[in-house]
Amino acid sequence: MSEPSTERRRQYPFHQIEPKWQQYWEEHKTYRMPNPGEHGFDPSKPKYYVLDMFPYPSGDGLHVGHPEGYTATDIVSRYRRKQGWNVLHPMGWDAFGLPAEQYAIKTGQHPSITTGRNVNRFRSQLKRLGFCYDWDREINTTDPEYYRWTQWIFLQIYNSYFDESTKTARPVSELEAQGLSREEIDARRLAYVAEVQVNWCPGLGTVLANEEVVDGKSEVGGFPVERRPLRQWMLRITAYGDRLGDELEDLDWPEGIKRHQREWIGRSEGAEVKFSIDGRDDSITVFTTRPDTLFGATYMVLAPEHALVDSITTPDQKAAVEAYRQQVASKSDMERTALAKVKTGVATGGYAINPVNGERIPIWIADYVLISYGTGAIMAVPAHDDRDHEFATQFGLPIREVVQAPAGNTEQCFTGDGISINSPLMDGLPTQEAKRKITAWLEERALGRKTINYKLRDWLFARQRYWGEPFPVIWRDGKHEALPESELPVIPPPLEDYKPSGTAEAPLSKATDWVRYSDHAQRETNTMPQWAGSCWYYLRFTDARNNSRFAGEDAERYWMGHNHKPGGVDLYVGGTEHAVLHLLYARFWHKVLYDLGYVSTPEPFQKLVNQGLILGEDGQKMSKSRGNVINPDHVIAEYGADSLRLFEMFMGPLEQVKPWSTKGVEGVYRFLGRVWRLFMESADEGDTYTLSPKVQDANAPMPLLKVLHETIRKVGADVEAMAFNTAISQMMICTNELTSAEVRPVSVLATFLHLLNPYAPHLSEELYSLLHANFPSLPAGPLSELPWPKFEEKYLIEDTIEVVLQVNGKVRGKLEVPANMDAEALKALALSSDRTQEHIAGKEVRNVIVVPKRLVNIVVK
RNA sequence: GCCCGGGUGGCGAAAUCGGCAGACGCAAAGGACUUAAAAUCCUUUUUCCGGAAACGGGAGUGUGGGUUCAAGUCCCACCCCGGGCACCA
Repeated sequence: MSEPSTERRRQYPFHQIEPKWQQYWEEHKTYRMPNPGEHGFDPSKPKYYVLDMFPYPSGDGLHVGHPEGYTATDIVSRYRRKQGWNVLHPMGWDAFGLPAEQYAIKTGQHPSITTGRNVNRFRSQLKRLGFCYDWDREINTTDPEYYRWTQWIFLQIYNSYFDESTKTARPVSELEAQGLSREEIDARRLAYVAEVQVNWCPGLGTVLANEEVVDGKSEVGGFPVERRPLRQWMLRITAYGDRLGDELEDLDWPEGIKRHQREWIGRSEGAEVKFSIDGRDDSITVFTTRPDTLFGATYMVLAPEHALVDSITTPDQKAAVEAYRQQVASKSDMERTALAKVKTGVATGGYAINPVNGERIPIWIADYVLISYGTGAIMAVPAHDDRDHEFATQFGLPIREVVQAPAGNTEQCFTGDGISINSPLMDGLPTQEAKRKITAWLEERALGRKTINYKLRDWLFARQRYWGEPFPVIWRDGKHEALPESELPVIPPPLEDYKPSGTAEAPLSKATDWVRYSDHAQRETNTMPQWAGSCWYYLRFTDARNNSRFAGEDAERYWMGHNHKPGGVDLYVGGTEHAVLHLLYARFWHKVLYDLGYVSTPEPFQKLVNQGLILGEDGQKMSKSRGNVINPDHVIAEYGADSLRLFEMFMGPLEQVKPWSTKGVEGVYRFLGRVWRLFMESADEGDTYTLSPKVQDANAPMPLLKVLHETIRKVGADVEAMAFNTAISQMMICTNELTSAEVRPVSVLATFLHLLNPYAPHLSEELYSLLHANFPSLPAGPLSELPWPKFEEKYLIEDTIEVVLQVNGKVRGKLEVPANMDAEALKALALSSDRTQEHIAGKEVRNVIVVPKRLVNIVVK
C-alpha cells in the first residue's frame, strides 16, 4: 500500500530511523558520562563541560528558540566526544515560578502537579530532537533533594560576612570570636533583613519583583505599581561589586555582555563631603564624583524622601514642601523618570554651608535626586553638570564656572576634564589632580573622604510567593535564626488556597500549623526568588545524585577545575535576556562559595555565547497574538528532527537574529534526502530501500579525496569557531560532488558520515549501520562512539593554482600556474600575458604588485 | 537622549590577514524523466550596455568623503532598521 496521494513522499524514512536510534541511545545509555572514580571513567581524557541555560518548563512546551542553542551545544558535545574528551552535557528544569502558581490559584491544584506534567512534556520533546544529554544527571529546582542545597547555600551566605581587608567572604563565627554583638554581626551578614521600598501592586494585592514591573505597571494585568516600605531579606551583592567587575577580565564572554555587566555594577569613584546646616548642629553628607567643582556648588538638593527634610524646612516653606513630597509619592516610577522631561522641585527654606569657602547655599528638594543612590543628597554644580544646569536654569539659581574647558569647547555646560578656576585651593590644576588635592584637604579636616559608589543595589531576595524555596530561617522574639542543616530541606506545606492574601503577607502565612515552629518561634514565610535555583545548578550537574553534599568534592574539582582558567564551565550557551541578572547572581553565589572553600574556581562560566533570537516567517518577533509561532513538533512530524536541527544551524550565524523560513527547512530536508540517496535507492514508491550499486569498496579518486579532506578540515574548524552554517554548506558541496560520482567509495562515504554525525545524528547512525552491514570490515558502531576523522594535508595541496591578473586594480584575466611559482617568475609571466598586454600596451608600467598564490596587479599610466 | 547589534542579489547568507564580491541554500526560469503532475536529475540566474553565441565592457556590498597598487573589510561624517537602558551626581 503506497502513501496517501495527499501526502508528499518522504525524502527518506526519518519517521522510522529517528525513534529507532532514540530508543537505542536510551537503552544503551550511550551518553551517560561517569564521574571520576566511577566505573567506565577514563581519567586520561581531557574534560569539557558544555552547558545550556536550562529552561523554565512552561505549559506551552518547547518553542523553536530552544533547539537553536541546544543544537549548537549538542554538536559541540558530539564533536568533542568523538575527539576523545570526557564531555559533561546535562539538562534540567528551572521549575519554580509564577505561571505554575497562577494556575494553582485558578484550579487549586498543587503547582508540583502542573510542573511535573510540563517537565515530562519538555523532556520528551528534547528526546525527540536527539540531544546527547546525560539524563542520569537531570535536575529539577523544585525537587526537595535539589532545593535542600539551595537552602544550604543560603545558610552559608547567611553565616558569612565580607572581610574588606581580604575582599573575601568569611564565616561570621570569626566576628563572634572577636566579641561582636548580635546586632553588629547581623549588620554585617551577607544575608540580612532590612526595611526597603518594594513594588506594591494594589491591583493584584501583592508585592512584585522588579522584573515583574514593566514601565511602572505590573507585567501581569497592567495594574499600576507603587513603592512601599516592607521588611525584606537582602543579599549583600554590593560587597562583591569590585570583584564582579574586575574578574570579568579573563572570561571569554562577548565584550557587549561584559560591558553591560560593568555598567550595571556602575562603580564610580568620588568623595563624600559634609556640609553643615546653617543655624543647626546637624550636617548633610553628599556624594560627588567631582569634588574638584566644590567651589561651583551654588545650591544643594536632597531627595524628597531624605530623612532631614522635615527638620530643615522653614515654616513658610512647609506647605510647599509637603505638597511636593505628596505629589512625588503618588507618582509611579514611570512618571518619575520617563516623563521627567521637565525638572521639578521646591526650596526648603534651609541653607547649608559650603565647607571650602563658608558660603551659604540654599537647600532644595527635587525628585531628580534619588534616595537610593549615594547619600540621597547632592551638591549642585550647574556649570558642570547637565542635570544641575537644567534645574538651575529653570529656577533661576546662580551658575558659577569653576572648570576651564579646553580651547574649542562649545558646550554651554561643560562636563569634561579641564583646568580648575575660581577655586582658591586648586586654581590652575587639571581635573584629576584637583580631585586628589581637594579630597586630601577634606580628609585632613574630617570634612569628607574618598568613597566608591555603585549603581548595583543589594539583591532583594524575598518574594511573597508560594511556589519558591522557603527560607531555612525561623523568628524567635523578633530575631531571625538559621535552622540547623539537619532540618533541611524545608518543604512548603500544601495550601487550600494559593491566592495572595491581599495584604503584604506571603501566602505561606496562611499555613498556620506550618508557620508555628515552636511555642516561641515561627517560620519565615517569604520564599526565594526564581533566580535562586539557577544560581548554582551547574554545580549540581557535576554530581546530581549526591545526597550528602551539594556536589562531591572530586566531581566538582574535575568538572569545574582542570582547565587552568578562572571559569569552570567550558562553554555556556543561552539568550541575551540573562546578560545581567542571572549571570551576575550566579557569579556572586559562586564567589561566596569559592571564598568559603567549597568550589575550585573563582568564576562559574569561562566561555559564554548568546544565540540570536529566531523571528517568525514575517520577520516579526514570534508571538501567539501575531499568529507566527512555529511549533517544533509539527516541523519534526513533517521533516524529522535532523532537518529541524540542521535548519536551525543553517539559517545563519548562531549569535544573529534571523527569521524562520519553512522553505529553508525544506532545503536542508532535501539535502538530507540527497545524502540518503548517496547510499540507498528504492525500487518502488514505498519505504523499501536497497544499497545503491554505486556504493563500492573501491579506491577513491583524487578529486573526491580532495573535496572530502577539505570537508574534514572545514567542518572541524567551523565547529571550533561555532560557525555551523558554513560547516553545513561545505557538507552540501561534498554531497553534490559525491552525487555526481559514478562510483562512491565506501571509505569516503563512511568518513563523510562521521562529519555529518554531530549535526544529523539519527540519519548518520542509520546509514553507518547499513554501510557496516554491507561492508563488515568497517569499524563497528555506534558512529557517535567512533573517533573523529583527521584530514591529510597532502590531499589539500594544489599542484596548480589560478592567479588573478589585474591592471590598475581591475581584473583583466586569469592564469593557471604551478603552485610553487616564485614572485619574479609570476611577475614576468603576468607582464607577457596576452590579456594584460591588451591593457598595458602603449602605457608606462609604474609598479607591479605580486601577491604569491593570489594575484598580480600591474599599475600603469 | 545614551549604549549595543545590524544594513551585501528577488530572499537567508558567504568572503582566515585589505587581494577574483555573492560560496551554500531558497525562490524563479528552462530542459530531461512522466499520459500528466509531484518528486528527482541537469542547466541558467547581481545589474546595465554590445553580441546569434563564445565573449567583451561598465556599474555594484545603506549614503558621502578619505587612506591604499587594491576597501564589503581600515579611518571620518551621516542615514535607516532591530534590541537594551532610563536623571546613579
